[in-house]
Amino acid sequence: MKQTFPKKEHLKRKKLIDALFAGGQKVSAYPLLLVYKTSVLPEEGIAIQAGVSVAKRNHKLAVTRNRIKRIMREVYRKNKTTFHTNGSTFAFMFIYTGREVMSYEQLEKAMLKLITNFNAAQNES
RNA sequence: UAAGCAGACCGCCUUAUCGCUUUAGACCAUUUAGGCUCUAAGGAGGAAAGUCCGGACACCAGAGGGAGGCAUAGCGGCUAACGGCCGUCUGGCUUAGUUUAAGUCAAGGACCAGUGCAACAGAAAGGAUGUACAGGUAAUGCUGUAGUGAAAUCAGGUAAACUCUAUGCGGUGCAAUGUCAUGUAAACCGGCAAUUAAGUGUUUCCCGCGCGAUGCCGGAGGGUAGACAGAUAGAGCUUUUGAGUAAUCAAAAGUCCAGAUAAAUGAUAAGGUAUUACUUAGGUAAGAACAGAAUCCGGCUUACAGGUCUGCUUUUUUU
RNA sequence: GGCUCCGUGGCGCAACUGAAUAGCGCAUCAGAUUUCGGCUCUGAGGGUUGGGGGUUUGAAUCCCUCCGGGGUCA
Repeated sequence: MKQTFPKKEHLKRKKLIDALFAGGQKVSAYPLLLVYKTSVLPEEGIAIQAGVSVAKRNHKLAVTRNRIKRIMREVYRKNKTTFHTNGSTFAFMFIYTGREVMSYEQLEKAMLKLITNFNAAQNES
C-alpha cells in the first residue's frame, strides 16, 4: 500500500459525518483527537475515509488553519498503513485541539501515539 | 554621502525525493462510469481581507402607476459605472515668510419657500426688550462705544435639523438560475364544478395584477445537498507608437496566465540571498512581513518585514 | 458566499428627537446595628460611553472608518 491520500479516501458525505459525530468513539493524543466509527463507505476497496478539522475558535486566521490541516493530512498520509482495521471499514475525523501551531515532527509523534491508542482499543473490542 | 517627503514597482530563490489537484496525450478496463497506472504542462495575492461603493451576469409580472425611501452635491473632464480618479476655483489648517509659495484637508447647492433649535452667560437668542457712558431729537434704543456669547437687527446662526432644489436608483442575489440521475406521498401542475374571502406572491405602503379552502378527471414531480452547466478569453496581460496638462483614450504586434467544492497549491532534506545579533574581523548563530482564491471585473479602506527606481527639499565632501 | 443587528462602571440596563455633574439596580469598600455573621440603614469609590477621525460653540447621541460579538439565508 502506497503512501497516498487521494480524493476517494477523503471523508466527504455529510450523512456519514453527521452519523460520525452523533455516535462515534474517540481516541486522543494531544493535540490530536480522532473520532471514528465503523461505517458503510460509498467507495469499494477502501478501508478508511478520513477528514481533518481545525476549529475557527482556536485559530482565527485561514492561513494557520490551512497550514495545520495540510500538516495533518501529510502525517496521516505517511502513517495511515499502521492503523489496524481488522477487516472493518471506518470513517475517521481528525480534530486539532491545540491552540498553538505545531511542527511536522511534533505532529508525527502525536500521530504515532494516537495510532497505538487506536490499535489497543481495537484489540480490546 | 546622509536624512526627510511624495509617487511608482517588487514582495525570497535553487535542487532532489514523496504527495494533492486541473488540462492534454498514452496505456489499461469498459454497457456506461472510470483508473492506488505512465508522461508532459499549469497550480493564490498585492492586498486573495473588510464587504464600504460601482458594474457585468442571472432570476422575479408585485418588473405597471402613485406615494414614500435611499444616495450624491462648487465648476469642467475621465469612465461600462461609481460616493472612484484627474484638472481647476474657493475656503480652512500646517511650514517658511515681504508680496506670496509649497503641502494638506473639505458631504464646498439653498436658511430674501416654510417649520424647528440655540445649554450657561446675557437686558434681550428672533415679532421681544433694554444697562452704563457719549452724541442727537419736538419725542422715542434714534445713533455709537462698552459688556455676554459660537452668534446681538444684519437679507443674523444652524440643513452630517426637518426640509427645498438638481441628478440618479424596480427588487433580490451565483446558497441567483438551468439540466440530468434516482423515483414512493395527503406535496405540484392543467381542466371542470363550487366558493367570493381570509390568505398568499423573494418589493416599505396604496391602487392595480396573478394565485387561491373543497370535489372529480388527467398529467407530473417535491424531498433527498448527488453530478454537470453557470465557472474562468477577460472593460485580460506585455511591449511599442500616437493624442491629451492629467485621469484616460486610440492603434499595432505578441501572448493565454488557478479553477477547488468537508474544499488542491503541501511535506521532508540540502544549499543560498536580503537582513539582524555577537565578534578575536576569520567567522558563529538566527533567518523573511501581512496574509490563503470560491461567479467575475473597476475603485475605496485596512494589514504589511525588507528591497528597487524617479522627483523635490535639506545636509556633508570634492571639482 | 450573501444579508442583517448590537457594543455605556465587575454584571444587567437607562439616557440615543445634540446642552456640560452620563443615571438606576445588583455587586465591591467603609461606617452604624449585632457577642459574631446575615438582613437592614448611612456614605463612598468605580466610566478613554469598543478605537480613531469629522460636522458643530458643544457629540454617548449625527456622519465616516476600523475592531469585537451575535443572528439569519440552501
